[in-house]
Amino acid sequence: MNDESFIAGNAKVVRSINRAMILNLIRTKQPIPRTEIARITGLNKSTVSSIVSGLLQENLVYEQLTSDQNVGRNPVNLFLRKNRYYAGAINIDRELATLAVVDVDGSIIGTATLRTSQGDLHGFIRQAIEEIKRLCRENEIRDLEGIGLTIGGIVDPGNRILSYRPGKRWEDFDVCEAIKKEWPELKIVSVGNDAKSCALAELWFGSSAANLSSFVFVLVGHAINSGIVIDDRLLDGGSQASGEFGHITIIEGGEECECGNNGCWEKYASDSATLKRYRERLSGAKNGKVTLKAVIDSAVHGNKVSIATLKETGYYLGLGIANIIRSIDPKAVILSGNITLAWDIIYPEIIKVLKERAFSGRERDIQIMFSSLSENSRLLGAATLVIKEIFDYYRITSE
Amino acid sequence: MNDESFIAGNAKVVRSINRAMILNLIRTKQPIPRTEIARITGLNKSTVSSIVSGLLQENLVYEQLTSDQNVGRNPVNLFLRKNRYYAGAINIDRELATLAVVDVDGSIIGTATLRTSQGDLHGFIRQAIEEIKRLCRENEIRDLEGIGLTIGGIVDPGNRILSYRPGKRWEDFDVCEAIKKEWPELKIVSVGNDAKSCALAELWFGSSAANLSSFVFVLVGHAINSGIVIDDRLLDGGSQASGEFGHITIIEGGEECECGNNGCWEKYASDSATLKRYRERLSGAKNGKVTLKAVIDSAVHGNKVSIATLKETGYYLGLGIANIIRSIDPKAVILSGNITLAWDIIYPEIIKVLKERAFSGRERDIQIMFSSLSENSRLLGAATLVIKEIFDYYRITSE
DNA sequence: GTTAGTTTGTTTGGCGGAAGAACCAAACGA
DNA sequence: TCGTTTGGTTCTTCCGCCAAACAAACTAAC
Repeated sequence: MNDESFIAGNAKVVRSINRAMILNLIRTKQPIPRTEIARITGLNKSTVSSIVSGLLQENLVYEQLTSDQNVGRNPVNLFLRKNRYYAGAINIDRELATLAVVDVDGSIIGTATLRTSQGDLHGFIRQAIEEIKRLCRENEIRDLEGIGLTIGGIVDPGNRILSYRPGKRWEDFDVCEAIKKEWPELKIVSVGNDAKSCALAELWFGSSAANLSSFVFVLVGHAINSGIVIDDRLLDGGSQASGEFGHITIIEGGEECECGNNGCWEKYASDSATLKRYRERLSGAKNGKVTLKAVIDSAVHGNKVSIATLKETGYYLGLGIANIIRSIDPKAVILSGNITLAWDIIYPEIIKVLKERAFSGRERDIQIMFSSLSENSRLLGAATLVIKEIFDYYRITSE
Repeated sequence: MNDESFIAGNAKVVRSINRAMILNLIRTKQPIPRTEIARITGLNKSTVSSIVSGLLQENLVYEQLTSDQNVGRNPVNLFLRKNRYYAGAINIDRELATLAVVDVDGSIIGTATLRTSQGDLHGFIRQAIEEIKRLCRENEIRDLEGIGLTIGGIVDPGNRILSYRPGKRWEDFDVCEAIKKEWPELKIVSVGNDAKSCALAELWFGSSAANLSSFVFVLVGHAINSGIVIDDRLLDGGSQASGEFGHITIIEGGEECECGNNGCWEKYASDSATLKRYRERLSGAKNGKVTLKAVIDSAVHGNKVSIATLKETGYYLGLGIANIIRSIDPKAVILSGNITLAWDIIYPEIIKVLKERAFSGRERDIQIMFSSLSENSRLLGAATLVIKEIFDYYRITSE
């Protein structure tokens, strides 16, 4: 066992555990009175009072009297203080970067976009920071606690981008350093994998995940990436490469993939794969640029080719999700990406596959759903990298 | 987030965390002096002394003076007390059950076997308990702390066997109750999945796992089961069905499997699959009962058919291990079962597949190895279910 | 052998923080 | 208006960790 990573307990650690637990309860369950916190946590009322008074002093939390219709003194509800701490968010996608400023409760204050494809990276970062500063000015935000950046590559715990297929130049570039150089006052700068960060965002801000402690978040786009959450914690993997379900072989000897292998899931179920299959079905017809949204739109209006294509995507999605269920056995698989706009078409196909392959009398225990964060999941993912640092986090586990 | 499962911190919890941490250090690193414990844990010397004196009083630990050649007072080394707490172990396999009595340090005191196939289950349990009691008498052990039973099915946290394909009658049978009825004085009775328990045993007693905190343990036998360990904790899964890699599809539309699906990993890489392929290669020749050990034996002596068959098994093992690496990204994949006797034949094949499919410049980070517990892994797995309860276990995690 | 220096382990006092009990506060209702 | 109920605070006690001083046991150097 890796004893060196253990944390010895002492009074201060205990305090920070309990503080984090209470802060987290207020965040997720607000409005919430002190007695309710005591009831849930098992902490003594007096302890809760003491910790909450600290949070009030730090201005992280505020009180509001409300009247319930019950007998007895009315509870003083506690809320998370908004408009106080903000996080900047940058998501790098193949061609477009999205930027945002986000409050600690996950509400997005403002967004902007930027092309990533051309120009040098230092210049790009400078522009991105400029845009974020502009968003701050526009919304009368004096300063940010930090900036989180997400990208569809493997990122190590030291914020270094280890691999990023669509743009190799990112791999030897110290983003963290570059951001800090442009904005030295920032307290937190954090870089993460986009799908993993989305999973974090779903954990922190997703309505569906409110009752889930273990789920797999699948981000379908040009590629398929995913983030695994187990017992409220993100699974990083020994080489920070967990959740590479997109490169699990689903068709032996199938289509070639950039990863060097054949038949990878993402060659069949990603947006690009769907569009490729759509174009193949239309072969002979016009072969212009089609977007996934357009295909889904025409499917909704009854276009048979579109419907057939999307059903096929549902089938392939099902194959990969079956693998996820077999290996991780999560309480839920949460899908995100434009493909979820075609939910009514793909969902029945996914379930059909899972009934054959993965569910064995456990249908009720495993939910397949789409992310409640919809198109914001990537941005919130980046923001969560910063927000989770603001609410510093200890926990006790027993086994 | 699932707040109800959180544990609030207080002085007593702190004590039990630190006690467990120290006990665990003594267990894994013995002999170890107090100062070393203080250094590793970060606890104050006085705290370590206080906790250790408790452990000495409980007789869980003993001291021994040794002289090192260094300057200064010689350290007093601490050791785990043996011959004091014992666990009974029962592993149910398809035809044969193995029984054992095991000391808390994982040393096996005595073993026995019993046929599982015929007779009613109550009678079987009675016999098994009788055998274990006999082992105790023979080794002058007055009583056991508990009994752990493992089986190749899905077991819920309440010790109920939810599914067990080879013998459906186990599924509605309350093993726990039956054991307690036969031996009411037992403090601990625990039932677990065999592969998951093996993973636990590897974590607790495996020499290879000494430096690993995240690995996947793959138990190859009639079927293929596995246990996932992440950050020193076993991954149970939302429905206690994690690690079902054996039923991941590796050949689309391949061989039919009892699980209702086609092309499952275990239909290609399990011992039965290997033997089936061996028999097919020999078609026309004598078709008697062959054991895997015999095939491996003949391969070692140069039999070409055997070698080819085993190489093929290595290839199929590689396919499944690639999936494991893609999904979990563990620090190691640890194989166990008779097939590991052919390590020199299968290992190069496995690595060949992984180089093509799973490693992408990360060869050095992921170890593929066989279990150091060899044929005892199943028995130690069952024993570990009890032993881990003896060393009750709290830990703090930060994130 | 004597003394200085070093390392291990214990003792003592202080302090942070949780628990518990008693107490205060505010609402309702009859 | 006064008991009842529920929410929150105050005060005391107790637990367990820490720091520092101290004791013990050993090496090395003179």
